[in-house]
Amino acid sequence: MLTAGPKGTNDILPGEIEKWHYLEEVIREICRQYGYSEIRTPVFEHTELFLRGVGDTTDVVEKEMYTFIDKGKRSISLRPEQTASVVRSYVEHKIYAQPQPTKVYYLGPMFRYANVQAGRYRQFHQFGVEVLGSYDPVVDAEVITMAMEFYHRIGLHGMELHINSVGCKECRPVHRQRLLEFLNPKEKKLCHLCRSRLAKNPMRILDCKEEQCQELSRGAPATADCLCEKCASHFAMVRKYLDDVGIQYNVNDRLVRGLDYYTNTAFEIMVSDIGAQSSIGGGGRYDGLIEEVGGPPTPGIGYALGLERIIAAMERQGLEFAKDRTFDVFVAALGEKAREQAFKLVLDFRRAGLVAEMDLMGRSLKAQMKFADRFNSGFTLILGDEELAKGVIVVRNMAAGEQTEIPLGGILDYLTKQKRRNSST
RNA sequence: GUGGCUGUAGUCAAGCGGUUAAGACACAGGAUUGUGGCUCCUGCAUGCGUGGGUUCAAAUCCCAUCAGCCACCCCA
Repeated sequence: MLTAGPKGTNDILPGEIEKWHYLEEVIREICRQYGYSEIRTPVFEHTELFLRGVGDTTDVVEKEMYTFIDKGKRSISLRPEQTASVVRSYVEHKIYAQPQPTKVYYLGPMFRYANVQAGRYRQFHQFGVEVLGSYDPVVDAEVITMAMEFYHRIGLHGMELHINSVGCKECRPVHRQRLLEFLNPKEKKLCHLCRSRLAKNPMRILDCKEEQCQELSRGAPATADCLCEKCASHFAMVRKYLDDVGIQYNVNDRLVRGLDYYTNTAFEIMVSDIGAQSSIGGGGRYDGLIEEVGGPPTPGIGYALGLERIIAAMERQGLEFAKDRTFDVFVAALGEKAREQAFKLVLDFRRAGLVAEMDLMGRSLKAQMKFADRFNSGFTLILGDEELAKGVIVVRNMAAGEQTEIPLGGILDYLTKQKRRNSST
């Protein structure tokens, strides 16, 4: 249909875009302070990157990718997330040869072919950060802290931070083995999905929402109990750092992130009031990913949040983030001569840094006044034949309902002074 | 991929087989000559998501399709 965008996409219109600008400002500011530089990567990549980088058994890759064959017969996919792209770029440009760690952030659209519901779209936007090149648990703590700090800055409340450690490639198989020993005897009672998970990725069973499966997996060996010494102390340090700065968290040994590449620290932030999709961000460490994509063995950790969900949560919590459109000055002109003068005046005002507007609809004076009022114009200037003849202009202070005449030549000076006075009080 | 609900102007909607498709808000114009916010008046869907079908007659019934909302799976 010609007059409807594709399913799961959204136009961000005037009135709405201001919210995005606000969030983007907060994001850029916090990233500057934390020492993250922006990275921009293409919105599409070779499909293979996501197969390797996200994992070919994940839902995201298995059933949600926008994949197509381009005219050069290459398989291309729109990015379902950006970590894989960042890692690819890191390897491609040999950024590991520079002083480490590499700290980058990104902000942009992602694409997943999933059915639409509250807080889920086919094109959605993520802000994310990645730190590449350091194993140090202080980095894990920094990333988590930064995420929480961001939520606080925009005024969000009621977040829950869940953290877990899923171990490294040494201790993961140990956990897997213990888990299989625990679950295999119960196989017949698991839901059919979990039965297939048993072979592919038994850890996911812990994450199953089926009551029956939850019941069955109660008492299952937790990842935290199977961690090797190194991973255990890493996780302990991450928690210690978080404790030190007073960040509250839940150690949730059922938290298993959906993407295959996570190792050690995994975390997720939820907020209850945006419908069934309560996750407003998540991330974790991925110490094997860079190697997987063809780089040198390099650790990494990242985090991403969904802007649509952030906005939904903010709206639900009644938070303010957008100022309404207002004019410093509106020029109401009557007659062609006055309009020509108004056109010049508005240019002068704008050059002086004022938000200035004039009538663009050929409206009556009354209607122009009404329009100026609608947009909370600070001053409305009235210019007609009488004023032109006298070389003056009427300046009306809209809030006070008072007006005076000012010589035309002095009007810019008058307005800039008024503006300065207002902003200093 | 699966299931439920919905689809009438910019927005919220009434209408539930039969003359010109309520109402409210918004928007636009006006209430004596050049002045906003309140009030009052006027205007604003040849059209009821789209395409078929049933019928003398459909926004109203049926089918398909598209979209929205919600939920499952999964995730942001």
